[in-house]
Amino acid sequence: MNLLNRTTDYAVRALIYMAGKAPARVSTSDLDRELHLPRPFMRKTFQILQKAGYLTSLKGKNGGFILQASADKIRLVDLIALFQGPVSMGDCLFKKKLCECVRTCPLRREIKQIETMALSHLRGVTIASLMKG
Amino acid sequence: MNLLNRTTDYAVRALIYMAGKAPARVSTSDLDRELHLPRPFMRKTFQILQKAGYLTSLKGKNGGFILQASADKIRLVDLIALFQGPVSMGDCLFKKKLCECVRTCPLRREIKQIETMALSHLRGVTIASLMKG
DNA sequence: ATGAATGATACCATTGAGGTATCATTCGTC
DNA sequence: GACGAATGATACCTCAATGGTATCATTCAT
Ligand code: FES
Ligand code: FES
Repeated sequence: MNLLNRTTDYAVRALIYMAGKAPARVSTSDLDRELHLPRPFMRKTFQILQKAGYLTSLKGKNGGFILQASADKIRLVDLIALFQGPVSMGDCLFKKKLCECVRTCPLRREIKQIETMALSHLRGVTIASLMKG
Repeated sequence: MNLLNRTTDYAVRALIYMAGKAPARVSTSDLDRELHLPRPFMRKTFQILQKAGYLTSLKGKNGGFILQASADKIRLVDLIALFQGPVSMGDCLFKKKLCECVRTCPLRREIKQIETMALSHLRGVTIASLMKG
């Protein structure tokens, strides 16, 4: 049960790296060379980050990506949501079939509490805070 | 990102049901009839619970399972560990290859904190506490 | 004897994650 | 202008885990 999947993890590393170099442009080849993040995979990942507004892209030779958001505005929780869907650890597994008790179910209630704690902690984690750490 | 998978969820429901009926014997057919937990699946699940000591089994006609542990001793966190592996949300995804920094990595540190909070909360959740809830 | 139950195990199907490949397009450089 | 290096878009592939089923032997109450 991992909180981050590989894509999110890669993205975090790449963004930390880029924040350290900002506002330089960084290509996926650079990432492959410097961080050993596999280029084809990162191309896909970076397109998602670009569409989400974290990066701008430049095509052509010497192209690449430029970090658009400031490091303290890039929250880990948003990256997780982007690549893995919103953090929600207590979805009822009897989806709408047998059970309508999502609000009252004691099991869900406990899990919701954990989720809330996790979320409030997560919201404080940004690329900037990870660089300082 | 669900904290519980279906097997764990089924197991929790079944155990709550059994705790309510204890010390009656309950068969997987009963569970299918009463809770709509699919019998073949629960057979497998209950064998695991039995081997782990939560249940004893009786073969033959009118056979079934008897709850062995008391409801307040059955902790959710242990059921999760049993069916999904130990709760550990911050395993490094560069397993031993590129990175030796598990101890110092700021990302892992944050996640470890969340994990610790979640675990301490989870340890308080038992079948008994879920019944009261 | 029969039927209902578990023990043990093998099997199956679907899904998602991780990763690759392809083709078109853009753009700097020679 | 040709070439190479980069992204845009998208399709594809592979593998493992999850959820679920099936089978056969065994046990036991009736
Ligand atoms: S059973 Fe669906 S939320 Fe409790
Ligand atoms: S990169 Fe492995 S723990 Fe930080």
